[in-house]
Amino acid sequence: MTATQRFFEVSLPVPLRQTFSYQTDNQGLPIGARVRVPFGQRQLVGYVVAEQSADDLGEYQVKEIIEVIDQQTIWTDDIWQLIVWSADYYHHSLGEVAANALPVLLRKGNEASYPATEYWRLTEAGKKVDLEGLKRAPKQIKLLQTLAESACTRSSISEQGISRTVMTVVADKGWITSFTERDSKTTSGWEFGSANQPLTLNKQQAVAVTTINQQQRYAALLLQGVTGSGKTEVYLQAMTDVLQRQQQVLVLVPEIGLTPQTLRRFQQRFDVPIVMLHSGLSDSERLKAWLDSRSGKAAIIIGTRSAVFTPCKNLGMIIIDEEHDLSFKQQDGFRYHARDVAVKRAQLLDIPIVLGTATPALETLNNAVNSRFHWLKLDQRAGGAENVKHQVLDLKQQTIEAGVSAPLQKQIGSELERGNQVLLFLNRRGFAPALMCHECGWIAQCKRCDAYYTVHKTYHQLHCHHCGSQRPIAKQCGDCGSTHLITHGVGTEQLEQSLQKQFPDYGVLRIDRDSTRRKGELGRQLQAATDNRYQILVGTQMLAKGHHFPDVTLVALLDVDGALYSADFRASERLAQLFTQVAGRAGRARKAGKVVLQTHHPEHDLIQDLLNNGYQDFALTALAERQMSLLPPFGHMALFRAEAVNRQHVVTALQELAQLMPIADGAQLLGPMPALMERKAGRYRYQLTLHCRSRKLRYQLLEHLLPQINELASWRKIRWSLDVDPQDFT
DNA sequence: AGCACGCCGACT
DNA sequence: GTCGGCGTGCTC
Repeated sequence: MTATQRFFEVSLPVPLRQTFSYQTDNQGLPIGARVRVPFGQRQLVGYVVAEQSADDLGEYQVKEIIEVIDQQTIWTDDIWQLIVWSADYYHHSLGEVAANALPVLLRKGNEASYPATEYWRLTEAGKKVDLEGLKRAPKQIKLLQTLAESACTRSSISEQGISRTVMTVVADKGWITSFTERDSKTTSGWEFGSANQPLTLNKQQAVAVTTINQQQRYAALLLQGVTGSGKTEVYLQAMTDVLQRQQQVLVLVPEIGLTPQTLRRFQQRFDVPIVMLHSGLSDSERLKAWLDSRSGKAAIIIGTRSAVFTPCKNLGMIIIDEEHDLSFKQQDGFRYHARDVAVKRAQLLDIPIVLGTATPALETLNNAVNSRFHWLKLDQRAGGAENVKHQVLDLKQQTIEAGVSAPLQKQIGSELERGNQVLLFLNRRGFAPALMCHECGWIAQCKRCDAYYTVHKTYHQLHCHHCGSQRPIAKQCGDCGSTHLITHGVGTEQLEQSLQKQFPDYGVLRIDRDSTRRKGELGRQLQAATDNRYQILVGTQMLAKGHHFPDVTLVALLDVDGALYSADFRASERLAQLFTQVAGRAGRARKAGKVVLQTHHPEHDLIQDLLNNGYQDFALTALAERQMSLLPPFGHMALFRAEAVNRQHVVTALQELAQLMPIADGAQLLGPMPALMERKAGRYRYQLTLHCRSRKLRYQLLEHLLPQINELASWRKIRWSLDVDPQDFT
């Protein structure tokens, strides 16, 4: 080895909470640089964490770095700090956090420059094609016309509804050809331009905009606005100042809320470059958006959860829309909460962050109550939309047809006659949640889970919604052999069928995960609903998020009983949010709206409080209850989840960890206890809950426990993960 | 997490 | 006789 060898600690994208040492004669390795290194039998892209001296090395053989990918850092300072902070806060492998923060191409070690893109253009022959002669091939005409205007990428062509096969046919005729080009990286910066006049604000909106604009440094602002109160207009006007200062704005939206309408709203207002980061992008499109953001070429960056880690050259403000939305919390691997990470980022950059919602999460509301966040309220519905009426329908002793009680059916009928739309929520996909023997009561059960099979008539199958297993619909009882099998309960499929039968003159549209499986289908169905092509809309929760259906005047939650007596302490918060959100769907335009709740427990406190006093009152009551029992946000939780095929392995591992827990004042360890579904996909699942009075104590205890897990032989037999600030206990 | 090594059941 | 099932151990 030469004298110029240097040693570096490298963090790798493996779930091991440790770094590995490598050597290189390369002189300039910045912190955060990506390196390709040998690791066991494979090669990985790792991240340089620190330089180290030869004395700090252990007894192992130090391998050579194969390739230094980045001579200069690819991160902005705040993003690297954010990654280090996140790995620490969530007690997660830094290498995995860093990998999560990058577009796939960079994760794989591609250079951080614009990828060459394949474009399609007309050939000379293509320019001369007589379109008249192609009358019977409208898609081909459309393709030729599109390319006549400018060269396009494959994905922008398919967005126009032109399929791959059409392209192949036309290419084979020699009319179009592809070429690759590296996008220019020269231009950066933009001129501020507003494309459209801002709307006139009401007083509350004006106060909100002024307050946001006054913030020169870090500040978190909860913008609590009922649906239709004009939150978006407040965002837009608050952004104007920032954009005029040539600073960028990062907008985080829920997974399903990222609609073309959202984008259009921003584009119509601002004549500045906007990039979108969402699941529909190809790897190279994602890299381009990331580069545009980092170089400052993009003024507005709109994206879902992972966009919180997008580097920006000069970020001036962060906005989180629908901050209460669960999709901001990643539910596997690196289980971060994008809202919390975003707040940290705003602190690091010393810039304001706006959290908008009609139904703040209790964590956020508490921050507003104790003045850590500014609290801005919009409680007037803009545009004079009338307030929404509520009704609770007691299901006890009612005639019920496919989940719809007689009084509700009557109301649906009268709304339809007036030319209005109705929206029915049922949180169960499929035809029926169970298949039962009429003779002996046997129920078809998934062999791998503690769950019943759901009957899907459209697929002629039984599906397990927990492990995905499928089988033909049983013809015979598994116990007594009787062929008299009946379905039990109601799912969206059945509801759709039944409503179609009851109201044959009206169109019924079902929107759930089954009906929207094909790409782009959700968008098409939402559009069909908005255009009033269907009058009865049936759907699961996915229909509750931020869509405007101007003709909907009646919204019904068909079955809310599940949330009233749930083992999950957050179930009531979620029901209250769902109720308030869907109430916002009713009567948004000029028409008065109504929300109906069907339940067997009309007297339940939660329902009464919510209906009589509204979300905020409910939420403040719920906060007080959480304070009494020291639940979040008054206590801080961490959840060890563990699973294995062998039940005893899981229990033993968690028990052994529990014994290592020091006795600490203000901390409590609960479990091991079985997960809500003890067996799923053939594996037993248990959890251990750590409950602490302070974040600091939780941090210390986890730092104490985690290194010991590596020493426990029992933990090698199980699959496990740690969830800091768990949102979901399933 | 991968990937290799290692030891037991149904098949070319 | 082998292919491949997943238990166990290791990765600078």
